[in-house]
Amino acid sequence: MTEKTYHHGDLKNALIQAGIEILAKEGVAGLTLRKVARRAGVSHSAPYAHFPDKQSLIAAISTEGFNQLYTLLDAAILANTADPRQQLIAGTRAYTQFAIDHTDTFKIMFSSALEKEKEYPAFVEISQKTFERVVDVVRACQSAGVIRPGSPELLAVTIWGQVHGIISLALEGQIPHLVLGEHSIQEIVSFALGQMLQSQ
Amino acid sequence: MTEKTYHHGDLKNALIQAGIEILAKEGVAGLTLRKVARRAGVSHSAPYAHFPDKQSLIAAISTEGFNQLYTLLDAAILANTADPRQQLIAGTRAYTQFAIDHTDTFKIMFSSALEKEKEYPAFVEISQKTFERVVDVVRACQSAGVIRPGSPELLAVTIWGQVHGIISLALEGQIPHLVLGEHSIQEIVSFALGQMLQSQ
DNA sequence: ACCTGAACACCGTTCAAGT
DNA sequence: ACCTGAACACCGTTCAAGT
Repeated sequence: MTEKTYHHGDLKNALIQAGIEILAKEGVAGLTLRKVARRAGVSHSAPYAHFPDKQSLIAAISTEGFNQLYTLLDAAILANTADPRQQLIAGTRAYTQFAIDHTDTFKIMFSSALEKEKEYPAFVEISQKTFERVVDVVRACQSAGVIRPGSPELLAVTIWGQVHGIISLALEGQIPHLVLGEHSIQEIVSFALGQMLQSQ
Repeated sequence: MTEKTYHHGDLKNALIQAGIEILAKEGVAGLTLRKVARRAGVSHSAPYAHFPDKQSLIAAISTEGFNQLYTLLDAAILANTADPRQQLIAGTRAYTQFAIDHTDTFKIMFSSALEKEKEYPAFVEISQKTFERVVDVVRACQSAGVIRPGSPELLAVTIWGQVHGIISLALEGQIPHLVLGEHSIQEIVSFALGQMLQSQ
């Protein structure tokens, strides 16, 4: 069967993977179209056969990152179907761990590096799907009396925002040593989440 | 008296101002050392007499942004000395409004654009000073029974993180239309803050 | 001390050309 | 359809030179 045309059967995905690897090793500032092409073993103009511009590659990398995040989140939620409160706690832990393990992918997913995310349907879709998953858990928590009544979407934004904000501040080195010296990021996030849940 | 040597008496500050203006007009992606120099009316290598590299200019711009933010925050707090709860609400509103009014300055202050913030003492100082101001208000709220007892630093991280996270998600277009269609950012932040305060 | 202009390595993007 | 290589405009940074 057709082994490979030039270098890959699927250069598009090879480029996305190369991008994620560069992100992990050299950070956001090191992510260059030409480097990505080099790492994938093609000329610097080859990527343009698959992505109209650098923004599009970043969108594809972010989308892949969101897919991984969704998978982890979903697994954490499914592992705790008996207890909505535990679903929220485990989901939050998974989200936080993803940010710690894939710092620069996380940063690029939520950084202004991607300027017009609305132009990338796959990105919008998985990001909405992820949010919906959070809303589901919030609803379950409300039914169980763990979260107060009210718009589950608004409450989800509130909870997601808090978790996301603490992680962001931590990744940017904005959390004072006084606090980070005594608590891990996971502990701080967990403490914050605890505050939002009904105490009984 | 010495009017000006070449172009300015103070090219350093002129460059910082030019940077902030470019940020406001062209966004983070448009911020280029060469553009900053052009706007300040000097050659593209002139900035190197005042900043060792682009990172340093970004640090200076971020520091200036933090100074402005601190001023607004401080004013909001001082305008409500009688009521700690109102201090927190007004401070949060000022923080949020700064992010809305100076989106790209805000982004660069907290984005990974500044990679080694610890290397810039002025930046670290004003950022710590800002955090301390929040801690002060949290303490006052605790004394007034508006915030539960516990480490004021940890609680400050929690509150700041939530406000910061909601703003960040909003600026990145990550808050679903379903929610943003019904509430302004100020309303969402205000709702979230209300959740964190004791209801009496 | 402060600024200029040429130079270098690197980048994103385009395009004619090859298979 | 997929890829290459030359070309262009732009960038960050360096450095010898000017005042």
